[in-house]
Amino acid sequence: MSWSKDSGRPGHGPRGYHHGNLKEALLRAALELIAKKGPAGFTFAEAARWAGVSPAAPYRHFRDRDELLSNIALRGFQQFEIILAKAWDDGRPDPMTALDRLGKAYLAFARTEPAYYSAMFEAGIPLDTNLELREAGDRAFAVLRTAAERVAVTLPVSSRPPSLMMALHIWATAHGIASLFGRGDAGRRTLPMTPEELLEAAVLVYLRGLGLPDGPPPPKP
Amino acid sequence: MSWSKDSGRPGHGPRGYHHGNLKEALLRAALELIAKKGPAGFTFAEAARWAGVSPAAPYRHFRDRDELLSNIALRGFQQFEIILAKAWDDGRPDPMTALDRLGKAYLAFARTEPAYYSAMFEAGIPLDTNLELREAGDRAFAVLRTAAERVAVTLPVSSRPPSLMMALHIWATAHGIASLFGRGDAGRRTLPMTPEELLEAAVLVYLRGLGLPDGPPPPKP
DNA sequence: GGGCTCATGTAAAGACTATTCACATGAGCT
DNA sequence: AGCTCATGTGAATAGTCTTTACATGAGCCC
Repeated sequence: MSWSKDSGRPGHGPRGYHHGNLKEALLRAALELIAKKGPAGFTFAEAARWAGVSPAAPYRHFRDRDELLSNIALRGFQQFEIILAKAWDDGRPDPMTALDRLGKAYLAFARTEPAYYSAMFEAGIPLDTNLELREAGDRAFAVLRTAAERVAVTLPVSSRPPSLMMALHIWATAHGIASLFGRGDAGRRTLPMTPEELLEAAVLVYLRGLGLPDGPPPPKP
Repeated sequence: MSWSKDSGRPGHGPRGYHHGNLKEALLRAALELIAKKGPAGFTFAEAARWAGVSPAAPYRHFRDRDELLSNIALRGFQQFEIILAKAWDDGRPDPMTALDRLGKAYLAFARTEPAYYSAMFEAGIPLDTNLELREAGDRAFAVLRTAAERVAVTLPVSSRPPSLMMALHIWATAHGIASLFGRGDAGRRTLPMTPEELLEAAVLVYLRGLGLPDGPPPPKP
């Protein structure tokens, strides 16, 4: 018998006794399942089935179901940091424009990667038992923190709050909007406006409260 | 044999063949289990065991596990409405003071009733298949909406936004703070301040952004 | 090439949960 | 007293989680 592993490119399907890339396959399977049925409606066995292996195989790569979830959350935070940093783009062309982009990127991530987002924030993974995860989360938050600092220096000293607090306020608002209204399909509530508009308005009002000279950079038509 | 149901007051434990109040007992059991292990770590069978009945008994009262969760979320929204309305107290003695109380009540509910809160917002119950649940949620939100309206009329007309938007902003911020930092024990992130302080500061800055004449009612020392 | 070793996968088994169905019980009404 | 029906039981099916002993073959060393 000689169907060792050369039966065409193993583009997607498993081949032979050894899968070759089971860990990745399981993570991808879990992502699809979570996106479809929420973090609770994903089973270890189903991921194994999807990858074409026995129900026991995943235990060679993850101690248990929770460790797989942690892995997903970890990757989620890493990707989150990347897309947030890209959106912030070091504050170009100006901090306000970049901050607006940042907020939109936040909501876009929650919408287009609901599986990552819920693993990161709604799966109830204990942060204190997983240093790596906490650090990845902190790095993602650091992007927001940096943005807040850069925006803060454009504000009048008199009413300027600690930038950490600004960052927390913006984070909480973005997260609140994302989790209450962010994911279109499911049984979520509907709004008289898009989540993006809601967040942008909130941030503008908030910054005005901190003394931001009125009006966003005039829209170029 | 004659231990029908008279063995003392059935204060807490089940008695005889018929439990007498199984539905309530199951709901209470579920609340404790959810509070302890999150909405996912609650099983129908364990609730039945806690109530001292067979695993099949709960099906006489709830179609399935999800219907029990929906029931909990429904009661959660009802209690939520009550405590929010009580905190708002029709805007006495003045809307700003009452709004501050409202925010604190919001966070207090999330902290002291984590089981209700997570059933309401994190259990992924589809709102569109459960009209009663949606309406209960809407009624709770209506308290916030009313508060926003009352605060809005104290603001200068020029910068006054739709009160619905104000209510949504405040709701999102409160929810964001509650779900990111609100539940003390577990593996949540820690803060350089209390969630209450964080929310109060956010709302004050936000309202100043809407033209609120500076300074909260002077603190009486 | 031949053979060894170890990571990776399988099969089978025990324990638990969800859910259903036929049957038992007894509370409340007549 | 006798009926009836809501409420609870037991047993059975199906699916999941997890462990354990065993199988396979990829990579390496000679």
